[in-house]
Amino acid sequence: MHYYETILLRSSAPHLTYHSPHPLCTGSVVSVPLHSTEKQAVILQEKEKPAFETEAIIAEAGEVYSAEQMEIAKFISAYYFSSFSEAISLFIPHTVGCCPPTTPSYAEIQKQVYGIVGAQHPTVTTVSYDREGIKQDKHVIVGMGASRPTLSAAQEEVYSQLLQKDKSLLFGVTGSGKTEIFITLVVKMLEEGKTSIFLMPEISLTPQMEKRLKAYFGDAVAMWHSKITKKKKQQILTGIEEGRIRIVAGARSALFVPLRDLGLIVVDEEHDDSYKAMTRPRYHARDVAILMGQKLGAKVVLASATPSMTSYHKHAVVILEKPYIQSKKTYRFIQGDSINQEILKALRQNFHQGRQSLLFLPTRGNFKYLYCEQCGKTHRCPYCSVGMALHRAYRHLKCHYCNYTEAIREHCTACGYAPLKSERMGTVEAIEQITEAIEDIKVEQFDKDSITTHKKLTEALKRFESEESHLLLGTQMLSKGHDYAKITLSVIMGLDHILGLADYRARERAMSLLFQIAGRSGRASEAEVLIQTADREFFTPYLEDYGRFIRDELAFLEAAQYPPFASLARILIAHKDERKASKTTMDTVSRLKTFKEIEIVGHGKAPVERIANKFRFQILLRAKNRVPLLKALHAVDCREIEIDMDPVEFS
DNA sequence: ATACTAATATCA
DNA sequence: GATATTAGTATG
Repeated sequence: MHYYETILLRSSAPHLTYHSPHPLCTGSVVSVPLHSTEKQAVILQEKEKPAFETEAIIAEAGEVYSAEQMEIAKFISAYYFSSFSEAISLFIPHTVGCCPPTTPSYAEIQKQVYGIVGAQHPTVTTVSYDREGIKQDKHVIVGMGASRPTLSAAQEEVYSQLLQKDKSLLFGVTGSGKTEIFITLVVKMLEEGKTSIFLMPEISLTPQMEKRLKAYFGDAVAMWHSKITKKKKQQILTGIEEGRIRIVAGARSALFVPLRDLGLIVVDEEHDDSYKAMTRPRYHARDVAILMGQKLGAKVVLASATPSMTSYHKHAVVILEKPYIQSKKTYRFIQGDSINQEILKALRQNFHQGRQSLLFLPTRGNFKYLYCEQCGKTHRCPYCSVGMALHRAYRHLKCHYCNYTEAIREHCTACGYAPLKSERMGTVEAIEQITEAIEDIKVEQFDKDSITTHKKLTEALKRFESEESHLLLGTQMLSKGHDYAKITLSVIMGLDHILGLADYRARERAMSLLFQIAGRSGRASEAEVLIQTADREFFTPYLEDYGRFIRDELAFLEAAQYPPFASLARILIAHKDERKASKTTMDTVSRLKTFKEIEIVGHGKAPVERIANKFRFQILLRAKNRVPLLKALHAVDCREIEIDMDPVEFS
């Protein structure tokens, strides 16, 4: 009889021991009895017969986690303070819903585990395609002796540098040709019989990258994200299993697909905060990619036109210089905080010249607070203590945190004054003002409220590309991924809002946003960028040189002792009973005070005091080194608190 | 996590 | 006093 220490899935119970008549390998998923129900567990290691009575393992579920996956999951659970169960569950099983319908025999599982050593070469696929891009490749053969994109001298140089290093940060402006370099690296991997993972921040929003990857790799590349159907997922998994799919591109979760012989992980737009998971395990996909590369012996390439301070500081930087045919951009600063005559004039002029424009707003949707002129109170969600957004199209007020909805109010709840004013500009209001002021202009609303599906996205982009619409007006979404060659005017509003955020990275956020949006425009010809800010002195020195901003900002971060020169952690405490939450906070603070190498930056009510009727408190911690910070946090970790390592959000 | 149990609050 | 809600504990 064999005895195994196991760890339960979907549970934070301690390690439990079960027995089995036949040998099982570490990492295999089994079902076990607990109380009167059946649970799934992962085999950790074989043990001597324990003193207590044990129950028998019921069956093997079929899935087996590799030693490396187990190690990575252990790291994630320890570093990001989640259960091992939550961490190992990040890894996508070979079969969708494999646990537990069919129970293959032990021999079959062994075959599954050990049969993966000798991978077959990729099938030779011929793909023809029409690219609207720069290169004119006609046919591409994937596999042995695959053809590559033609690289410029600068691209070649960067490529050979990336080849030499295990991990690096590729720093290149938008349009400098990073994608061709990625593709060349992937081709190289294919030649060596290795697979690649290509991460991007939001896959459903980047059909352009999908098109380019498909053009080169055809069916050997699969797009993986949370919105694909179960059936499609199974098809991809089968494709991976059979070795037909050798490249997986997608958001965070694509990092955990079961690709064998991984040779390369590309993290595109590595500065993007959406790589940080907002639910447990609160991991940062960029950092996990580095770890995974190390453990699996795969090359890691981080890339961005606006690299994060952290990556720039920590990794070898490879710079891809601007191409010669760089279009000219002129920057102009403007005053105010709303759509004023200057903005309208510029938009009108550009429209009348038959050109296209882009306008960025920092808030999403019809995101206006209702606010009282008499007492100054904003109308807040009764459960979350955040201002409720006015959604005029649906004639209601909505809380963006808990989705609580109520009818539009006319009188102030605090003092009864009417009518209430709306404070901030939203996309819908902006569009109204613009269409009123500029006759015949067609505006494309480009935010999470109007672009709800992939279809709506492609339709909006198509209308804009065919010049059916003239102005692309939206939020954050505008800054990600797409290029719009014909845009000759970009208006960036509300940068001061971002610059004024209570966040140590407010400057970085504002600056990278400005660069990202400016980078969308004027690929083809000259372009003007209008920047609405009261702080032109801050932006001016960096407009042509993000590298300079990084160097200055790193000096600032070092002086102020923020990451990457210190480690941060945030503890969140949420409870229905405010006194209880407050007590837990104070207890945790006093326990933390006994640790000398960590600093309690602050503690108290979270900026958003209530979410879903729970009172929220937080503690912000800082330490020069992460090890003592992790030690202290492990000492105080308990059910009542949630620990967020390397936080990117502070609300 | 969750089933189970003990303790405490809520209400007629 | 019965029932609902909450807190605590062990699980192999």
